[in-house]
Amino acid sequence: MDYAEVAVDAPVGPSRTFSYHTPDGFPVEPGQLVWVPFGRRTLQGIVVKLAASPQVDVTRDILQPVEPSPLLSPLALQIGDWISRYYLAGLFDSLALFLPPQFKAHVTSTITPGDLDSEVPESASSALDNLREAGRMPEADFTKSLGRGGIRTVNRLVERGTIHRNVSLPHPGRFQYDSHVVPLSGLDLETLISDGLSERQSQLLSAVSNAAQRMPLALARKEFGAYALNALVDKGLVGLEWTRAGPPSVPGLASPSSEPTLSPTPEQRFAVERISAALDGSDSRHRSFLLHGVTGSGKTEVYLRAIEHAVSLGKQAIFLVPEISLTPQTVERVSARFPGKVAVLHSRQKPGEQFNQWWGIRDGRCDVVVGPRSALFAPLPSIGLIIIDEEHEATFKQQEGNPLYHARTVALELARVTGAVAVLGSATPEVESYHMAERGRHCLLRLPHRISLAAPLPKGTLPGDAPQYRAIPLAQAEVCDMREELRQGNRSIFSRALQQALRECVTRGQQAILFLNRRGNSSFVQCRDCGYVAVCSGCSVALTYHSPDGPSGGRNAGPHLLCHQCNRRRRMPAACRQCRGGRIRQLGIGTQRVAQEASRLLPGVRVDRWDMDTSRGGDSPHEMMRRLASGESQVLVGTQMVAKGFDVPNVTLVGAVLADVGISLPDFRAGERAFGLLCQVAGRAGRGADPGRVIIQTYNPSHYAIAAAAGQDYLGMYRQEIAARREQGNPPFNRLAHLVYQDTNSDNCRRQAFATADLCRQLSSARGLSGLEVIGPAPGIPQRVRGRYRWHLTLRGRSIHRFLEDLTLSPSWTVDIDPVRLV
DNA sequence: AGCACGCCGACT
DNA sequence: GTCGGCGTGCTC
Repeated sequence: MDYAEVAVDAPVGPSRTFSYHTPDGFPVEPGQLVWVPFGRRTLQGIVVKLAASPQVDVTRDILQPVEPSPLLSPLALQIGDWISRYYLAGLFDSLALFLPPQFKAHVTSTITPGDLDSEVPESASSALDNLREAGRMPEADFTKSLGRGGIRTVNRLVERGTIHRNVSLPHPGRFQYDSHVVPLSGLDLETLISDGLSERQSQLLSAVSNAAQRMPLALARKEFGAYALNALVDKGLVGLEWTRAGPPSVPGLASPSSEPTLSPTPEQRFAVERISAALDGSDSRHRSFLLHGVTGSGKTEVYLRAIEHAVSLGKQAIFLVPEISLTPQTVERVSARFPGKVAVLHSRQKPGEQFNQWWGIRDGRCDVVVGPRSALFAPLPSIGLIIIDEEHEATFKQQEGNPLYHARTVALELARVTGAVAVLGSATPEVESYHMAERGRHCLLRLPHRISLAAPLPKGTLPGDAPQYRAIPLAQAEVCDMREELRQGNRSIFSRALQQALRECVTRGQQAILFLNRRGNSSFVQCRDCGYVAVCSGCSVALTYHSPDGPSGGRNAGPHLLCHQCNRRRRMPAACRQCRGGRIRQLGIGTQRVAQEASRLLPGVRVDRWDMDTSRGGDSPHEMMRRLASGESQVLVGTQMVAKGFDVPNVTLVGAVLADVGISLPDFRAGERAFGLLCQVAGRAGRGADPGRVIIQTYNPSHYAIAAAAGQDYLGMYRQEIAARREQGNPPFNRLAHLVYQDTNSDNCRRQAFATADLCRQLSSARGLSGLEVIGPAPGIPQRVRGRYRWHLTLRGRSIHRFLEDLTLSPSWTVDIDPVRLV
């Protein structure tokens, strides 16, 4: 086995590896991260397997390991390869998902002067003068100072010996250590102390020798000074010991549960029993479950008990949440239930902490890993259970970068390969998931009742009975036809019903949430005379009006227009750009406008606003939630973030100000998504003792998604949706691949899109794949993002993969398998 | 990514 | 006639 197949960090096709010779100096093992020469460069690679013979005649040697021990397990290698093939992504990128944080790196090099007096191109003379002065500079800086085409010049100068390149292979992802001072055994203290040690040295030595526990290095330095310490170390009287730092416990969460242990409802008990039976192998019919439970039906309790069972079998669990910051309660409950055994993966953690967590997980110190989709790649020794909470959330799909994977899809493959059990949970499962459950691919578990501790006791309950969950009704939802309001002369953004409900709500001292899926003040700005609409110059989306009273108003006072795609901002124009007229007006509504109108309607009432604009700079979600819970503020206006993140018991009124937003996007999932969002917001109402009220305002009251959301009728929506999917041939009845071409040149972009579409059609008919449809090409929405035009193309059929296997596309194309967004 | 190879327009 | 544009393909 003198050769290794290596996945190299270069943009090559799916599953492709390169053969390298294994040098004698160090052992090479599968799963190892190594440095390899590749063309003229040195790149990272992952050893996939060892082989007796190479793929080609001439091979080069692996240079050195990045980390001697293999970082990827055989399981990681297997799943990574599967991801590479399924998502048509590079093997290195797919495997790199499993690497510990901060391990991916590129070579760094510095430039030092060589024979500077040799003949050099004029263009390089000033850069060389700088180098002569500095003596040494990073290659990146040197290249930059040469201007365009600098890399070429640098290489030529290196070849001629004018300058030298000093390559260093960085060792990333440093271990974090706890360091201690320890006595070296077998020494006679008495004699040593008298033997020419300074007073401080003697004190330190006896302190170290007599301490009950090992003395932290920092403490020794602080108490006795670095000088005394070093002296003792030099004399060999004490040693320094490093141990790899353990995973830090999550601050404030490691305390034992204060939550009362409640007896589960019959539905919960049934769900737990079924999952447990699958876990311990007594029921092998199902390895995956879909837990369909309305908001507040106690899904988390089912997850927790299932995890307990997995842990009792010596296995670990992965608990995927859509986003840590939006699910603090869930994270808290898991941490409280398994104190000290939970690793919470968080993108805002410091690299060192992430790294320690990774090692803690790998060392088997964790029973549960909670995190976003990346938690799937945590190096647990024995995965028994994978939970995907809010499985319908689009955040589980990687939307940019490589590979464009869906965490749910990968989780199911991971479960299949390891024999683990997967539990998908949602109040509004994705239509595809529910369909799989109907077809028997998942076992469907239902939690149809909303439960609460705060609800009135059922009749016949004796005081002193164990606390029990009790069913409470779902909030009543009313649909309000805004066309009718207009006909009746109400031009306000609030219907009369919502106005009245808001007044009553605040008078009773209760809280209300107003939801609108659009930021800013109005959707766009238009000239009343010529119809001109202000559009972002870099993207082709309408700019959104933001008035200066927002929290970010300080620096950039004055009304302005903001691009919600690229975030570029510009002053609100006084006159129309096209006709120079002054009748330029805001149209449509956004959260900012809703907040203003609400304040006007309810004088003296504190109205908070929470969306991407306010959450960035201003108050934290915690603060907003605290204010709402304490009654300090009574109305909260927000985008979909309020639908997901907020759980405040005293909210009794929820208004969806305009449910139509987003419902008519050219995406077949728009209706389903609107339904899910409306159900979620509606679920914010009446979580406590008081019954909630939900008002849905719309210009489109007969739309199935809105009607179904009003009745919280998931099955009604599902039946409509699945019928439409079957008719149109959309998933789950076919698979999709979304192809996007991006180019700064609009003509070329368009041409390429049409040429590729033609190619696909020819290829499809030539190969007799009658079931493969080529949809498009069409301009993307928005058509231009950050100065790059976008055209897209959708492939639909049953054997997308077989078709794509022999379709070679230029690198300007991105291929998205199972896309969640089609615009 | 970066480089070599290769095939068409404006210059000595 | 050649210098150089960047399209295409390869790197073990």
